[in-house]
Amino acid sequence: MFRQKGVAAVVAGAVYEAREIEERWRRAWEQQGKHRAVDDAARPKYYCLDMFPYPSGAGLHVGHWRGYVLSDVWSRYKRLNGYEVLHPMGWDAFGLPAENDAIKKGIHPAVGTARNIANFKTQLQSMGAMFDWSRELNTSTPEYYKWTQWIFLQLFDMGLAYRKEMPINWCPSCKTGLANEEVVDGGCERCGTPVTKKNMNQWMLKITAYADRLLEDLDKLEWPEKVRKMQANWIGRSVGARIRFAVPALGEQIEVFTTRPDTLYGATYMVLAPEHPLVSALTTAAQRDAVEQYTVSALGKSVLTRQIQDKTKTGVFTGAYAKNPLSGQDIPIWIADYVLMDYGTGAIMAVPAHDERDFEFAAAFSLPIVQVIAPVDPLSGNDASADFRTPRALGHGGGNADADELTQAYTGSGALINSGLYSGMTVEAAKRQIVADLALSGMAEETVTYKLRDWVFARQRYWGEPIPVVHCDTCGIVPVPERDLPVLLPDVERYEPTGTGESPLAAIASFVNTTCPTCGGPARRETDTMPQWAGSCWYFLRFADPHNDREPFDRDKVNHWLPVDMYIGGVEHAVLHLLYARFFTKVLADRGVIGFDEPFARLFNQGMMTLNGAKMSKSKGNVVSPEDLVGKYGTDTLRLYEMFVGPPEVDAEWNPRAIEGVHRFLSRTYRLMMEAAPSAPQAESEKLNKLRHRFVRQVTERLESFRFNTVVSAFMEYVSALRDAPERLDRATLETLAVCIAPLAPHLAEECWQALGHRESVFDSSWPAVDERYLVDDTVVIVLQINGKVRERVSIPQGASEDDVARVASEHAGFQSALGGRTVVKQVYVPGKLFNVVVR
RNA sequence: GCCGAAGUGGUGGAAUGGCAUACACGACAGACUUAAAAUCUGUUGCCCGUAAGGGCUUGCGGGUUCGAGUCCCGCCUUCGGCACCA
Repeated sequence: MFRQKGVAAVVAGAVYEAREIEERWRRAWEQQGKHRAVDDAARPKYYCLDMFPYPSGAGLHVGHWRGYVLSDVWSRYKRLNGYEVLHPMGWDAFGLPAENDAIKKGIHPAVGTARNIANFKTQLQSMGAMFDWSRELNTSTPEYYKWTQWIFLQLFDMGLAYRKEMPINWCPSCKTGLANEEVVDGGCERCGTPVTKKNMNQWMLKITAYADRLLEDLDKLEWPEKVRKMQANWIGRSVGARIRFAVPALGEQIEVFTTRPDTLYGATYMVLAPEHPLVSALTTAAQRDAVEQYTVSALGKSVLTRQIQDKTKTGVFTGAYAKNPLSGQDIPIWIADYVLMDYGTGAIMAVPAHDERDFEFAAAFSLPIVQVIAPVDPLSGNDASADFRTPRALGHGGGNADADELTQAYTGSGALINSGLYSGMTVEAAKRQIVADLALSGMAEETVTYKLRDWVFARQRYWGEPIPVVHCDTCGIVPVPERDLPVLLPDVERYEPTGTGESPLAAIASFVNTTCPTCGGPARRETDTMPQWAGSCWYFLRFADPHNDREPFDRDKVNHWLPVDMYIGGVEHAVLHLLYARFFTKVLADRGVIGFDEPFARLFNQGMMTLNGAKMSKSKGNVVSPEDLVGKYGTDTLRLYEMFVGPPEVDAEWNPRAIEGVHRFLSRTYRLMMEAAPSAPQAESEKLNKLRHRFVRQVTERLESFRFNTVVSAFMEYVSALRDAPERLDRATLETLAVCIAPLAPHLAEECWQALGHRESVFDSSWPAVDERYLVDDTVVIVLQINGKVRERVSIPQGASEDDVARVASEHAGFQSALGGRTVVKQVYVPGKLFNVVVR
């Protein structure tokens, strides 16, 4: 099948031998180092990055290709537009799947990972992308993770890495702690196993210290609105107040967080999370059994049942009372698992009249409900609260509106009632005033709370970066000095997770036992490793200077290439990798290591590829592998199909037959080119110039706006038009076609470029400019409408006036008969488009 | 429950408020062929009609406009995210 065929030998009826063409050009590009990004090039830089893959054993399928094709088309387009493009690739190689796979198959994760990487690399190379392989990196190599550990030490030194004993998310199947972000629907992000809570002393990163900046700086980013919203929601900034309630009987105070201090008069009871530290002290003897029983059962529930599945309200009275700081009333203190220990202060003031959850709870336990906000119709100023009450008056209140029973919590705005001095104030004014008044006696202050929690940064697993600290009985926690990095992950026989809360490294005496860098005494190494996300938090920086062994990267190089101009990947990382990477970048910026504080200026999320409506995955058995398709049609066909399948940001169903159409198009293009190139005249024709400049404008616009599916149809239409053109195709026409198709089908484009007599690469040419002169026509076809309905089409001179057009219409027999002599009420003329007559 | 996205032919989809259904797949018909494949040409939204022609059509119902797939209001459906966050 492999026929050596020189370009010059190609004659009419040429067969498009994609495989042969593609292999030849791939070799040529590699030999010429065509894709190497030059650090000090004169051209402006452009950094186009893919979310680097985790090299799984399953290999890549056509869904993975989609994003990589997209970024490659964009990179090549940018290159043709005069940029020095950095388009690197590497491997996110630490992580659980490799380790689990290793345990199952008895192959060391380093070995399995190396094998997978080799496979991935072959696959990616077959794509013909302009990856700069000289910058390839692997997060699991000591050369790389040395600097991941170095960054950890910076965090530690800045007080952003700390150890804490607290209940964290625990996956019983993966036998490791998890970050909040890794819990999806109450299950482990990796394996879906319901997550439990486990009290552990481990490493945390203080990402909450950056909550405000992570939120505010979202505005600086050219990211999909959806992802910015997801991050904003995840950070969950909430402005409110801390208010302290006295418990006079015990001389204690309970602090709550609320966003509704205006409803304080309506706080008729309090609720503490079952884990709240004051629970035991508050509980009276009579209630102790019930409280303890409830606490045990609440803590025994999985996250899934407690927070997601079962929202019926349960709780127990502690027997204690607190004093409402405004009304002075004694209000009962309950515990209930609808209050979460790790948000706010773990305690709330319950205002059943104006909070849905409190309302439900009060209804379930017959607690008093006092309405303190009356809805006000913003237009009339009238009390509209009747809408929120039952129409019937209830026994105890008679006709008195204030005593009518609420059927649901009223959470809207309005004016205060039943609130002493504050009655009559608006919600907004009362929020400020009440906090300000309580602040005078130190009972409250304004505050901000976040949903975002600090990042649980330790994993009790083997295959990750060892956390570079030692524990010394004398000196406490001591960071490993920079000169001793990397702390090597020991090569061991057994790496099964222990499940005890300790990593397998704890069992390796030679690793654990060390000396304290400070006092020289005996010490123990930290045995937890970093989570999988650690390496990906800064790899985009390392690509700027990937082989530096003296520092994580050269400062000038990183400041030259970064921020990433275009970052392409799946939306599944919206609040994981993308949030973590932003956090690391800000920390390093604060540390003075880099000169920018956002890593990714622009983000694009490609849609996933589905087969039979489901996301492709090997476990579901619905993957389409690129190898067969590349073998049958060639890489350029598959690349083009990945573009043509639909809008790039939308999920697309794989259609095995539609790829034929794309291949037919490339074959036609190839034949057209090979037949026309040898004898293409220099002289240009007006008609072909018009076609050409219109085409370039269209393709450029569509590329710029990321409408790649319509870019492909523009090519199809253009090539059809060229095939139908009676005149011989001139050089400019053919060269433009070759250059424009180069980002999409680079191999075919090189082949055509050569056939046109060029010795240098098509990528050393430049994207064609549009000459506006060719975009205007002497005559234009406009439609004649009656009441907005198209009746006739007429050709008129460019720039004709409304009167001209009206005359043409009045002389048009067909149009006049359609008009049928009806009275013309109005006429509308849109130059170059239409003439609409409104009749009665 | 809250937030967001999307509903257009048999299918994937196209369309700065201005000719709805580009481009492609599929289907049908034809050319070439002994035949098939490949290639090429034509037809192809729905309904009525032999035809000429006419009517209808962008999830549903209203509205704004000379004109709405596109803008506004109210629904329905599907998908994604968050979810007892005080």
